[in-house]
Amino acid sequence: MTDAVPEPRATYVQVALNLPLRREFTYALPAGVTAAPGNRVRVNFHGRALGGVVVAVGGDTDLPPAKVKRIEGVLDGETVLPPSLLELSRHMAATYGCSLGEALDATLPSVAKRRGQRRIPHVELRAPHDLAAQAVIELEDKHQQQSRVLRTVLEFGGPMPILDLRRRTQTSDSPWQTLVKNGVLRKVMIAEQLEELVPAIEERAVRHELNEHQQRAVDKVGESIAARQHRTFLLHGVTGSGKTEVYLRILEEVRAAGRSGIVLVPEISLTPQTVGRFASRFPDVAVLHSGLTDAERGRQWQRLLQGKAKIAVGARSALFAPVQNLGLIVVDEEHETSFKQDSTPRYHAREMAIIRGQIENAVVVLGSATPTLESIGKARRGIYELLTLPERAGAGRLPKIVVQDLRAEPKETRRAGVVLSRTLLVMMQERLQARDQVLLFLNRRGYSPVLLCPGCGEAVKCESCSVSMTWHVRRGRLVCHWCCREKRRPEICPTCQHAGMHELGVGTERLEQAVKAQFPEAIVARMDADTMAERGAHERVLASFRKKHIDVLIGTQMIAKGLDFPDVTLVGVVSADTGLFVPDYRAAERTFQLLHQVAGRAGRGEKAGTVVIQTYCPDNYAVEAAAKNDYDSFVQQELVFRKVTGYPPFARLLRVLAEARTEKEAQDLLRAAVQPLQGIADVEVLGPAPAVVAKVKDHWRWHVLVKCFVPDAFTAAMGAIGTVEDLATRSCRVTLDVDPSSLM
DNA sequence: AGCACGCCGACT
DNA sequence: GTCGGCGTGCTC
Repeated sequence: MTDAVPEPRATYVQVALNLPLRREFTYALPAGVTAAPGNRVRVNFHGRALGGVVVAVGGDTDLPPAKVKRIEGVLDGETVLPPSLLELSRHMAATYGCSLGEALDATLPSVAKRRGQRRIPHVELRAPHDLAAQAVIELEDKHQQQSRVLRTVLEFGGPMPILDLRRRTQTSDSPWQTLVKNGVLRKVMIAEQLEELVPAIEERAVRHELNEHQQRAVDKVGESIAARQHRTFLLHGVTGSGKTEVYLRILEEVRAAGRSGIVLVPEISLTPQTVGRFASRFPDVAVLHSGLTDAERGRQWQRLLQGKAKIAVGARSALFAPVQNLGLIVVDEEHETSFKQDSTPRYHAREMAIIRGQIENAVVVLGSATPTLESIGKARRGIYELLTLPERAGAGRLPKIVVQDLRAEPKETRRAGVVLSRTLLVMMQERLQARDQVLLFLNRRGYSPVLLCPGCGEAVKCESCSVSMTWHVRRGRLVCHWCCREKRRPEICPTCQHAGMHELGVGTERLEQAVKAQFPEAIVARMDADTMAERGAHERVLASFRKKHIDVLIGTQMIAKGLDFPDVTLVGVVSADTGLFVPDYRAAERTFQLLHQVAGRAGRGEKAGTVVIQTYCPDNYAVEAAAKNDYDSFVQQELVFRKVTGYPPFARLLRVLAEARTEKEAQDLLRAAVQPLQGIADVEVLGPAPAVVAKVKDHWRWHVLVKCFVPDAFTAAMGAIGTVEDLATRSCRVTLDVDPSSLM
């Protein structure tokens, strides 16, 4: 029992709120209520109820007492943020120029943000299908918007989220509402579909014998773990070299020492199979991913916090798993861009993993077959320790790679637009006859990326964005890949009235058509964002490919990574050049990575594999190095280019993007935003210039690229530019992106 | 980010 | 008269 004490003076706490305001707010703790840093609290802010996080307790305030509001409630102490994660959030806010509240929001699970399962409004067909199809035609001239909406719902073929519908048709709520009123559509609330990630235990990861390189890597990392010292390792292992087995062995050591680990994998790799590999070897794995319900995420968080689970596996945000006694963080495929968040806070999980490792004395292992230039640069400077796995583990051999120079194709096939070279056609024929499987990769969806007028040379562009629209045959529409806006294909040129528009370039749809025409007896399937819209389609196609019900699989990025099919003996890269000329300093790096990944899909089993790379640039160093499987030579050349041009790893980049309804507004605002950067040592400001895609959704975009050549310059630049977002107005937005992953 | 306040143009 | 567009300022 405590003695009664006189009315104590109010205790003040500093609360961080998830708002773009880079300061914390002072609240008073009601008598008898205690709170510690890391506690979640409910507060009233400017008349609104908000959730916040206590970041400091005690101290005084200069504010007039009347202004200071009281904390409305301390949320159950169950989700207290460990101090190390609070510190990590502070680093995030400082590095990426967001508020502490925004950083904390990324760090904490959303337990307190929403209650229960989210229900999403959808519309579905109410009238019979053929009646609705008829209505599309009837509404065409009098009610164009309704016709478009109805057509889109029909094509979607099931309940369609209203948000998607509006975005795709560029309409307001009224067209679908009228259709509901007239009994054509019906509004339904559907609970958010949540993906189950029940680990596939049948995919039990056998404990492979280690080869000498693997063993050396395990030993090296093990030493650092035993020493309880932070250290970052870069594990460079060719595709199929057994990186996962190395992770598993290191995790065994970590667990044996009573410590815990976090494994980060790219978004697309987070499959039951991947999870199963870890879950089958360790009994105490928690899986964290965006598809979990709030309740489930809270439960996983709880298990980790209480030490009931010791290993967290997940995508980007799993980095913030509240594990106790952290010993190891693995970032698998560290070059993957999905580790960079593309909304505020725009953090990179790899960088934050290293910071967390430093804070908690944990070892960080970055793994990749094609490490980024940033990482290899750090390894060369001794900041990371490089470990290499130069050989494929087990049965797989490296495939034979053939570079097919498309310039050598005969004139007549070239005029028709080369899709498949004679070399590739012959090899496909051969493989299909042998009942092997073929993978064709083309990183561009739709039929043709450009619809061009042969009369005036104008391409059909999106009215809201400054990009040309892609022709989609199956949808029968032109689609803008930036804003999803669709429109009918013009019969005659909108500019010069010339008849007969020309389809320029090749996408997966056109490739599929060409393959079917060439091999009418083969079963061909296509995997891209368009064919995979339906839930479960992905797994279905891959399952039937595995069962060999499909002979040729055509696809975009989607099929470039991770697929492991023993009967794929031929991989065709239809165009190695698609990414080569994009205005990004990483164009060559991305091309090399992609070619290397795709090539890795061939010859996974007993049979030898062949890869055909079609290109107009066989002499390009990225293509050449990928063909020779020579990462080192690529890096050698790329580093020279980066050095000369002053790009990473020789500078740290900062991008400031202004978006406004007029070009001048964006320009003026940007100029004001970067003004404070003038005269900072070792900082170079490029621009202002129009962004590569100068207009998106009717907003003009201008940007500036800031190169910081030394760490101090970066700190100074961030300090000077820290408040750019404050310049934003209703019609104008400014965003700051540190280490941008896209310069478009 | 929201939300209130307040200022101007074009409708019943 | 007032409805409603959106610029400005404030939030413990």
